Amino acid sequence: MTGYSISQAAEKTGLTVSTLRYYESEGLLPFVDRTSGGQRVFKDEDFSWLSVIECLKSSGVSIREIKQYIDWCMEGDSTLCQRRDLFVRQKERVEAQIAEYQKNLEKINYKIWYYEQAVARGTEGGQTANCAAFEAEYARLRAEGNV
Amino acid sequence: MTGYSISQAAEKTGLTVSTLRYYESEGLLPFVDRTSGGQRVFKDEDFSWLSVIECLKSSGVSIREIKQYIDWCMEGDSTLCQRRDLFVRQKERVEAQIAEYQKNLEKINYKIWYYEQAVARGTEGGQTANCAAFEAEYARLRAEGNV
DNA sequence: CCTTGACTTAAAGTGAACTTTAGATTGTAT
DNA sequence: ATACAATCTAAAGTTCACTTTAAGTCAAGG
Repeated sequence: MTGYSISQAAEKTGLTVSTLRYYESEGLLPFVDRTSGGQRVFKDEDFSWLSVIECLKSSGVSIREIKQYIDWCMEGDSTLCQRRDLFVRQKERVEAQIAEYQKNLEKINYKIWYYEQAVARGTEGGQTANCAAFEAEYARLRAEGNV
Repeated sequence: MTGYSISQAAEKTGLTVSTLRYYESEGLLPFVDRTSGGQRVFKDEDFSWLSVIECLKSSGVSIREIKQYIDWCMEGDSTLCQRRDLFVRQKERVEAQIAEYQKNLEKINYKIWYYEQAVARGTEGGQTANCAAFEAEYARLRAEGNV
């Protein structure tokens, strides 16, 4: 049950001191205590809140939506469904994101292959001219497991 | 070899007219032609450029970096290595992003499970109090394939 | 020729997520 | 007690990726 200053909290979370203050100003950290003099004191349990915030943030949830979630948490048991639904929706969003990234990865792999050919030949020489044919060749090679 | 007006190009790409103009102003579309009167004319091949731009953008590359890539393309064969390296780096970044998203997904799945329990019981009742023990139970259930 | 709708540029505005600044206060070490 | 680092708040500034506005130009139909 130790207390942490804002700079210690920053170090523990990898956020900056001003980011923590900003999050608090946006209502994301209503649970953080203060000393009699007004300085923030972070408790051990606060870091699990920060970990959830970090998870949501790094999976693309806006500050506003995270605040909504925190507000629901503070409201108590009447918001359990909303909170569950939030995570269900977020699961879908993250899965869609992963799918999109995986599609991008395929295009990127094609480009790497394309540029490796070109670097080996020292020139793009006409490759760009009939890109469709080139992509078809790449697809064929992939299908055959040659790349 | 048809020509497309900016609004037709917008429709084909799903971007807005002003986004296309913005991209051009940032140097992303140096290949787009103009009529004698100064209006943009998009060619069929321009859309494969736009498709690469879209791929890079949606995998998190900044406009500035995309411009760098386009500049390299315009420079010719002397930049083949840089372009290959860009895609190799980008592959790593996207793979890291996917890995992070997958980790987030695990946390989100835990939260869904957590809130389903709570909704069923109608209360969080002490769940938050000993979160560690609860997470351990979740881990055990997962290991046993029960969730 | 003239109207009308789509196009043009340059510049200002927007929203998100911080970051920086300025000036005041707090806590601690000597 | 005093110095000094760390903290505080409020407000302004920054960056990114657009979007909107204003004022003007182009192109096709009647």
